[in-house]
Amino acid sequence: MRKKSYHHTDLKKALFIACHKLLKSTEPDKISLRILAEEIGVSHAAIYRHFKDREALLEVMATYGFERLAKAQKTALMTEKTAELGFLRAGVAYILFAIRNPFYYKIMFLTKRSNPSDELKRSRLRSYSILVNACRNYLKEKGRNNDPREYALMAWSLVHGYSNLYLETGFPKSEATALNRNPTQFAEDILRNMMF
Amino acid sequence: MRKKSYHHTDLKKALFIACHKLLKSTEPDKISLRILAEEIGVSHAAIYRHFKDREALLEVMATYGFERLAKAQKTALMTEKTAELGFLRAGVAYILFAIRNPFYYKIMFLTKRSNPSDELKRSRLRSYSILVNACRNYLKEKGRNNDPREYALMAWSLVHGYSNLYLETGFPKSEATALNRNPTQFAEDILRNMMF
DNA sequence: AAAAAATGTTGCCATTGGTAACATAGGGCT
DNA sequence: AGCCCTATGTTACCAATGGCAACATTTTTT
Repeated sequence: MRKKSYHHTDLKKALFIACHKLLKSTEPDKISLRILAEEIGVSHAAIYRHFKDREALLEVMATYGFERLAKAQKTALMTEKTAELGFLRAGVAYILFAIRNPFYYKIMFLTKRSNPSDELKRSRLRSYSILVNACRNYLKEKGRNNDPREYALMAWSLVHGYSNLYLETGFPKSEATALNRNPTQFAEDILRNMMF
Repeated sequence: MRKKSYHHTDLKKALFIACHKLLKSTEPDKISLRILAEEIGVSHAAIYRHFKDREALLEVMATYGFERLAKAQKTALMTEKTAELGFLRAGVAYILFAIRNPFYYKIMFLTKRSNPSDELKRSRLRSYSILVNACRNYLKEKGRNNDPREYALMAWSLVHGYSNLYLETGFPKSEATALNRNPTQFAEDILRNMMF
């Protein structure tokens, strides 16, 4: 291979991409800056020119994760005809995202972010407000007068808890198979049940 | 202070207690074996005579956490007269446990246990079967014919998700205060709503 | 009492995140 | 063009950590 120029053209982006790849197979707290640097072919200290510290890099990844999640939910909401179905599909999309991107999901939620950046907070809020909106529409469609924020929190808790249990304990999966059901379908039924 | 004898009488227990104390104020992955050893006044390598590795110690703590949680839930279930109320109180007890013992809770759930010991798995299952039973009673009392296991998983997801969101994002708390509600009361209402 | 097993200790290692001091490239300015 | 400044990389170091091996000291067993 030809000699690398002293300056990487866009190390920040390269780091992002490398980390993105690594997150497909690596637990968040096993992500090592040094390995990342090595993979790119750069000294480990170079990273600190682009990210204040490890946490800063992970935060960027988390923010990106929230963007992807929000997109998936929006798609689900817009695809379905009724607010009810859309709401249901969005919940399923949430769970599917967690199951299909376990390490991203963990970075987004399960790693204590002592001082989350404003951007991360914003992207979380964005995700949440999508949900609140969906709830509002759904409740309106059904002619209910529950507080959409309370309802949203309930819905979020449900899908979030299901996802976590799935990732951390494997319980939902084993229960689903014990009951001869497909885990995703199982989750959908649970969601449907919740929609009182 | 007087000179310590070469042999600690019960280092295993001492480690457990020290870790227990530390878990009141320390994030699970900040728990350091060396600091623990120092606190007890023993060399760090001594630990490995009693626990295979760091993970083994944390697992013991997690198991203990599940025992405490199970006890709290049992108490809640037995205190109330109706199955419905008991079920509700048990859910609230779950959330309260998480809020009051955040680091224990994280050790129980949020730290990937690649190879959970049989004992840990058993204590998890015990906790779960308490819940399934409560659901069965509740559904029977109400004359419903939902599958208690599916219902239990839904209930668990809900309280687990709420707890996690509370610990990791602080959202439930801020939403509750935004709506002028007490977080615990808020959670209780959410649970009540779920009980379709 | 001697041998064996259990329990602690010291010393070492690799890995990791992070910092400081130095090196080099590139962009603007004159 | 040549010069300076800044951005970006590099090497060398540090402290903390989990873990292992070799050695030391008790305690238990025979």
